[in-house]
Amino acid sequence: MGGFDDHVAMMGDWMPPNPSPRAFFSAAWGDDISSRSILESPAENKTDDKDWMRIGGASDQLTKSNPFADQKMSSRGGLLERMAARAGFNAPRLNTESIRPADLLLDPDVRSPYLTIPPGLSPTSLLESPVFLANSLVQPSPTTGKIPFAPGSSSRSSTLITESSDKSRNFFEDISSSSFAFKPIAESSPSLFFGAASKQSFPSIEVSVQPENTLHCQSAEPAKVQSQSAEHSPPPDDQQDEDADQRGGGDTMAGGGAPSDDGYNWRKYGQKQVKGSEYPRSYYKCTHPNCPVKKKVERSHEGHITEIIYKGAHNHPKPPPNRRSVIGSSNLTTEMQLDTADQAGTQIGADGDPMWTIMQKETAGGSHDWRNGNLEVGGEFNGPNSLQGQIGAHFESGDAVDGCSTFTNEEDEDDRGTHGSESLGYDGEGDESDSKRRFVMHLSIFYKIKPGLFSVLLQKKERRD
DNA sequence: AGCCTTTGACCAGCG
DNA sequence: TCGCTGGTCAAAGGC
Repeated sequence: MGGFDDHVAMMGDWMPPNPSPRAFFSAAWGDDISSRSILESPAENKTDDKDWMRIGGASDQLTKSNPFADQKMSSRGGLLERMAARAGFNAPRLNTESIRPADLLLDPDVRSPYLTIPPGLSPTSLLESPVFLANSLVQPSPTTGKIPFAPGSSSRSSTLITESSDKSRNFFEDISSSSFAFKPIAESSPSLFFGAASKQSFPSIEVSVQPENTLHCQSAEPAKVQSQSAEHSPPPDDQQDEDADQRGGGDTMAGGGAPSDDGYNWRKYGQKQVKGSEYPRSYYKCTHPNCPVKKKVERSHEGHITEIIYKGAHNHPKPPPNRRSVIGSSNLTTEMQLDTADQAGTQIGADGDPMWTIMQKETAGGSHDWRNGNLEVGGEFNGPNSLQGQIGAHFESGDAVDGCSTFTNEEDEDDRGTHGSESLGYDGEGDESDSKRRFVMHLSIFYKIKPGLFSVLLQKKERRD
């Protein structure tokens, strides 16, 4: 239960910054929306962390570029973490903040419940979701595990620059006319990885996108959450994550850094308050002998992980799962992170060039700073390695489309890894109508928009095309 | 006993 | 050269 409630609460926090559906649609339909794509934002990526790859949103970046960042910053943590912790993936946050037009802010209507977009949910993700995308897209992704990163993959630069893929489109205009108030968004913070990934062969960047909804769902389905749900009562979400984190149980692994997080064992070797970051940063090393992988984790005071950055690649297989099973939900997280780490590191590891991968970042307040959010639209699918593909994969696993249940079940996927090769429901191209229906459903679910409305919009769109 | 966390100190890079 | 900052080391303590 708490999950849902939290979710709501969270929503409230970051509501303002809701991701723009427009972007979402744009991506989906590829309309030509003149407006700049959400992704457009220049590379802010301060991710210049040379060797490190960031996966999570970095609050800083967003923050800096985004006027609304402040708000979020104040409230970061929470949801994303939970998600990450439970699901094992991070939900990239939409940059909508930057995107969100003044209108939205001003216009109360915009906040209509129907328009709310779940935090952490990236429309792109949805789009990328296996359900919508051909499996082919997802499959090749390293994330999916089908394609190992090429060791040599260049990417040394950890910086992910976001390039918008120019997918902006106008679908929303239509929508706007209909009933939505979505408007073009001005800027979008660059998506760290996605852009970069797409442009560069960013091997390890892996972002798992998961809609909060999923989380909610999990809450809804205690059975799957198992121990976690059982464990906590209070703020189930937080608590559990935190607990887990603390001892490494949580997938939040970041924090706990313990073993189960991503499947690897980590030892914390330092913690420091980083300037510019409101939360302390913890440094972890993979405990496996000779394994160069490190990770930096920022977590809120509550223990929520706001960001995880992996560096290097594991040169060894995952240790046998221990708590993971117990932890249950964390599996996903684990997987994801794992994959992330692996992949990210993998490349690195090969040449010894460390790369940091930003795994996730979340705003405690509920505002999720997924700089990644940009991901949402990342643009086109760039290939197997593309983040999107990865995302899709993750999303897949976490895909809430059909219901939360999907997500929870993910536990089983542990072994399969983050991969998302299996498509949740996408039947293939042939089933266009079907896919559309699903799409609508997705939208309605994630965006909480009435399905009927989406259908109408969709039809309208089609006619136009 | 082993492993991990905590935490202050140290070191290196940068302006 | 100095100060700042991020990253790492290593001793102490806990589980």
